[in-house]
Amino acid sequence: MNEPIDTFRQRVFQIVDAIPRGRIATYGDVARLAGSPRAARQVGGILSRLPAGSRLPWHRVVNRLGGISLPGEDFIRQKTALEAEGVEFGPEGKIDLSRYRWVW
DNA sequence: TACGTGACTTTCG
DNA sequence: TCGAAAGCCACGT
Repeated sequence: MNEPIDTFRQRVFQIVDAIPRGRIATYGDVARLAGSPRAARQVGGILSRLPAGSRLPWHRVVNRLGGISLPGEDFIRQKTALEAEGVEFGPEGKIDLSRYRWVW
């Protein structure tokens, strides 16, 4: 009955959900783990369409510079959530990837 | 049903 | 070293 739908989106959900607390991953990492190294843009698009209450740690996904691509309030929200997990931001609002990156 | 858009990354010139 | 374009998949109109 519950056939595991191996769509790209389902894999993204599983991967993001597997990111440990206090760690981060880049869009490219998630895309690559999902099976499409070039689909980083879609990862962002999928996360932007996340249903409210999905309980997915989307805030642990950042761009390859360790920065947040979100504008305005969502930027604050993501940054606050990460800081609450012990992730420190640099002077330019970027995360030290070599320190917090979940996968290499 | 088809086309356009989008939280990005990588490669080529 | 810098700039531009392609690739990827799902969703909205």
